[in-house]
Amino acid sequence: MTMSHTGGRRRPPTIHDVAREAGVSRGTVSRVLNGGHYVSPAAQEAVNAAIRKTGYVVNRHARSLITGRSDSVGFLLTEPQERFFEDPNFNVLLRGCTQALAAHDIPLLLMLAGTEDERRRITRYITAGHVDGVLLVSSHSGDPVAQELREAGVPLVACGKPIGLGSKVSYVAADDRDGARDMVRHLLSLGRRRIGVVTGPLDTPGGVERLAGYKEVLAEEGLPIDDDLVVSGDYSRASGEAGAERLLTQAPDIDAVFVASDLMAQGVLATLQRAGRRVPQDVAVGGFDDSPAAVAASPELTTIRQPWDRISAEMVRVLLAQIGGEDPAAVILPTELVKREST
Amino acid sequence: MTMSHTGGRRRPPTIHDVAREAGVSRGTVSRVLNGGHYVSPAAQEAVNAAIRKTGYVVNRHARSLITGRSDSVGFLLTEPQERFFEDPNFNVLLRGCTQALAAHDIPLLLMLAGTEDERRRITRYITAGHVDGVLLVSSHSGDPVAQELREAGVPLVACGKPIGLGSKVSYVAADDRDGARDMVRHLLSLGRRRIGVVTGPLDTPGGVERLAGYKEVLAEEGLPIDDDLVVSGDYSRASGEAGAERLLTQAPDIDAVFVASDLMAQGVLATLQRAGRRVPQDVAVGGFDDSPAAVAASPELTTIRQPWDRISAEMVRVLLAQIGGEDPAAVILPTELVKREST
DNA sequence: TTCTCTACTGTGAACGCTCACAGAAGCATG
DNA sequence: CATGCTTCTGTGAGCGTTCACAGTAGAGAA
Repeated sequence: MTMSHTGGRRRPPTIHDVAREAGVSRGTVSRVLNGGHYVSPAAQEAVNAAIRKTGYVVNRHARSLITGRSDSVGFLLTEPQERFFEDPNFNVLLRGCTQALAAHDIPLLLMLAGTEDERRRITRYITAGHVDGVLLVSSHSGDPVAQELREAGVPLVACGKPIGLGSKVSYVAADDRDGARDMVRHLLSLGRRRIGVVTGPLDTPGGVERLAGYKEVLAEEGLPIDDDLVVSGDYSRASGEAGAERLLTQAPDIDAVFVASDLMAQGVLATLQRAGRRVPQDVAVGGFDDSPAAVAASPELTTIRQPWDRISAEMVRVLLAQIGGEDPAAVILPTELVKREST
Repeated sequence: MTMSHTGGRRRPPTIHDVAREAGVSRGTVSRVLNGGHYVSPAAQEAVNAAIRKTGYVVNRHARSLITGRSDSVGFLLTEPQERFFEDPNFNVLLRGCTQALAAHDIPLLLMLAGTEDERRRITRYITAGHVDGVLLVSSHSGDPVAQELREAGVPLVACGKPIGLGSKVSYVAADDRDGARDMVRHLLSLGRRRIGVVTGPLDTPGGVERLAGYKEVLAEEGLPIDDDLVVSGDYSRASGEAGAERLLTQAPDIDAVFVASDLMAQGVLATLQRAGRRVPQDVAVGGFDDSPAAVAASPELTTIRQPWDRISAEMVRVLLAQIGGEDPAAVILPTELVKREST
């Protein structure tokens, strides 16, 4: 392994150097670099050898300049970041996307658009073509950035179904409703009949769908849907605590709670324990997400696993397809019940 | 606000378009773009107006091609990612760096080098000049990537003092030793005398320094340093549980534990509670990091705050300085004791 | 033979920018 | 009037790549 550029920063080899070394022209080297069609086996081999010998790496700037592509994608957060960064799911998603993209040799640019100023700057950056597409993580409706990007024709894939955008935007989401149904059925199967629910924010599809699943199952079982059993939260731990308190006063006889996120469920557990209710003996608690928070809780949470690894993989797949010219697509992935100590 | 490129994807305006619109030459526009030296006020104004009117955004690829800079930096994780992604500190650091860079209009590329393969690919990518510098997050010693990057002359700033690399590499770190000293002194001030410690991994500077602080204070107070009081962990929650179990068998009379990370402290709390010890009445527990895990724990953790916002800001500052040609530098930032329920 | 088709190769001409340089204009100095 | 200096401006070249096009050579068909 002889490296020609030992120490210091030498001018890196260009496609010319490779061509000279291999005894072919730039064109041929370029063809090898881009799939190797219309290249003779001999030339192919010579070029590859020359690349190894010179330590050549393509200059992406030069390539991007002429192709118009940037061969990079943005990972865009348009909300106050605390929300996401304290959410363990977010981590998993970010990692999954980075890895899925790495497999295609595409770097991920992390973009935070918390303030109005940042939003403007980033919108400019993106619409200027500095990324080929955007993975959008934003749950709330009426996101102006998403709207603008869509109108500018930037390939876009959202995580979770975006509300308020036309149907022409791709998204990948877990089957929230079905997951909620599984959890509520699970609680029923344990003999629980007074099942409270702490919903997510109801201006997000996840919040709405999980509540809908809860109501559906109760209705199917012929159980009444008591308004006192329904309180809403915002996915944060604090709102879980507050929600549980409201539940305990409105419906002190509850024997189970379905909580629309693990983080909120942590809060629910804390409140229940403070109130002297044992989990799961007195009150069973079911979470949602199967985030690291689920095993960090005590007792460990029974929860609904969102297939984050598949979600990120699909987001990348759909985005790349769209960059490649395909039409937008929606992908819904199944969830899974994970039983632990809290039920 | 009239946008010339409404809908669809039109060819974006170039520096030529701006020059024509402003009635000047490319050179003048370029000068305005790069600080505006040697440009008359009249030309300055005309160019700015033309930029606004055309909606011009500089093509970074073209610029990078000639300048050799990429105007982007990498955020590199060289360890098995689970470790970091489950660590709430990591989030804060990543966000801080992204924002600090955004202020300079520099995008952050997230790079995960978990496997050997990825390591190779990413090293190539970086040494090919696709980023101007690297923010390195890797605690363990003997990291081959860091070594290679250093040798290739890539500007580099580590988070936490890297072991094993020459002293010529920049880093930014919290004052681990001093933080540990604060915590142990705090526990002593509460009247505790049998203070156990769960250390971090001892091949990391943080692990070593925090233990050193613990020992120093005990020595200063004339207290014996009992080997039974010292167990080591790896910063994970599970290792906190295991560590607490060992402590309870080796030294059942402990009345306090200093735990080198909040995540481990969560595990310690769980084990103590299972063993019937009340926190803080029977055993006081002090964590380290002041991560979100600290308030997620019950009781909420007394801990040592690492100034992550300042750490990220300093990392970016030092990296940019180094990219600008300055010499490497080390920055140590003070920590702060945060009192909560567990002591 | 001659023509066509396929597989392969080399060569300018971009892509949009910055940089070095040349030059102009204004003003003071010799 | 020449000379120098400073401030400002325009121009050509070139960064490293891909793309379109023009070839070449060999095989098969007419």
